Amino acid sequence: MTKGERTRERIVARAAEVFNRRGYAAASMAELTEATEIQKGGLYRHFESKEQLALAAFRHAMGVARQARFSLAADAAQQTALARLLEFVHLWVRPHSPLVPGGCPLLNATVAAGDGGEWLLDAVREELHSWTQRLAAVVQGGLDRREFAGVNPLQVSRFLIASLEGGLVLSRIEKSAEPLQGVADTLKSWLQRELSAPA
Amino acid sequence: MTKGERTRERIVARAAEVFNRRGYAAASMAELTEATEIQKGGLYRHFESKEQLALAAFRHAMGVARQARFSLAADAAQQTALARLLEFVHLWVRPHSPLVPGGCPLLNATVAAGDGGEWLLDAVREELHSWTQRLAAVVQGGLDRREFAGVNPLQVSRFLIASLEGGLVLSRIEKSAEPLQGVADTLKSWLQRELSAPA
DNA sequence: GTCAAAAGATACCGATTGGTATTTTCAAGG
DNA sequence: CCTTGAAAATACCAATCGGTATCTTTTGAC
Repeated sequence: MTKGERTRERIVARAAEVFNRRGYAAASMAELTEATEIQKGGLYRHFESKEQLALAAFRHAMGVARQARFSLAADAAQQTALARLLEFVHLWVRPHSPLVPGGCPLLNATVAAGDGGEWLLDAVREELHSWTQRLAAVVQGGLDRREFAGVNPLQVSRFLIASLEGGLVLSRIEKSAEPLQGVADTLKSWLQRELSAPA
Repeated sequence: MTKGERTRERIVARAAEVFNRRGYAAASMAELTEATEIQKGGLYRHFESKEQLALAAFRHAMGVARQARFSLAADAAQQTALARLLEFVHLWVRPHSPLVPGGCPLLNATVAAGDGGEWLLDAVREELHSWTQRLAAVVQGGLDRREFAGVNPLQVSRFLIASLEGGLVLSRIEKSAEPLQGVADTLKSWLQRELSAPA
């Protein structure tokens, strides 16, 4: 791995935090040069525009989040779908999740993309699809193994992600882990009731 | 009502849309002068800073959202808590909600406040408390009237808001009403199971 | 109608923005 | 060791940023 590639990765990692904390619109080149310890000339050697850098940074931040929240699946095949979904919820709220500082990049990028940034929203959509399909596959597995019945995998996946993402919003507003924790608890008992009795 | 007060309200209403669509950090004075049809000098006569204008605009946008989502309570006293909460969910997803364009201002402002804007996050927290307490009062009313038992009003309120807010995020990403609709449907059946049988 | 104050437009400010051109430094293959 | 292209820093650009000072227009009480 050449020197340039190494510094490129360092730039992305440091920039990811800046973008995620300051916002994908508000982050300035000055902040990025400071955080990355690379002057503007150097940054523009690796990325042809601020947008491209933001995109790489977003993908990096999402990669970190993905690793933190989908790190299950080790002994996946042996667990029930319910157990795996409960673990997913658990991973989401665990306090020491090694996320990129600044909150969930999916949320941040979605709002930041709000008006102009169609390029960003497309990337967000890709990541969201990846998440929902992973969860939906777990639910579908439970259906196939007759662990439960009568549920829509896509709808369950969306409900989990929406609720947890909303819980993050509430906790960010309250500056407290409590709202997210409450949402997670409610979700867990909902899952247990929804995905237990075979219809 | 004097001329100045009238134009001030017009400024706030127009600015609310700009801030909500472009983001509370990315919105520029140039965009604001264009949208409000008031030059910079005029704007700074009514608001001492861009922050103050943003704050007034946020409160306006939240007022619109509040009116759209809490417009129930007309014959409130005669309905069960369950019916009122179901109507709340229904109002949230109704397609022609007269919201300020750009999505839920609670969400937008929360993310925009992300790093620097503590002033904004404080205002967001106030509004969130207003929402949760309204819902919690409905749940508490149901408890008092023995319509159900064994639920935590605050937790139910937070769960509703978190899930719906998350549903908005998903629908914004997908550019489709479907995810939010699915979340709302799931929430409704959850409410019916959770708030029916007296324990 | 008069006139003072309010309302608003114009012009301008230094600072900062994203981006580029140029120069210097460094790394690595021969 | 040398040399050459990559890597990075420096210097610079026009445009735009939020904000202010000043000038012009309008409003409303008398």
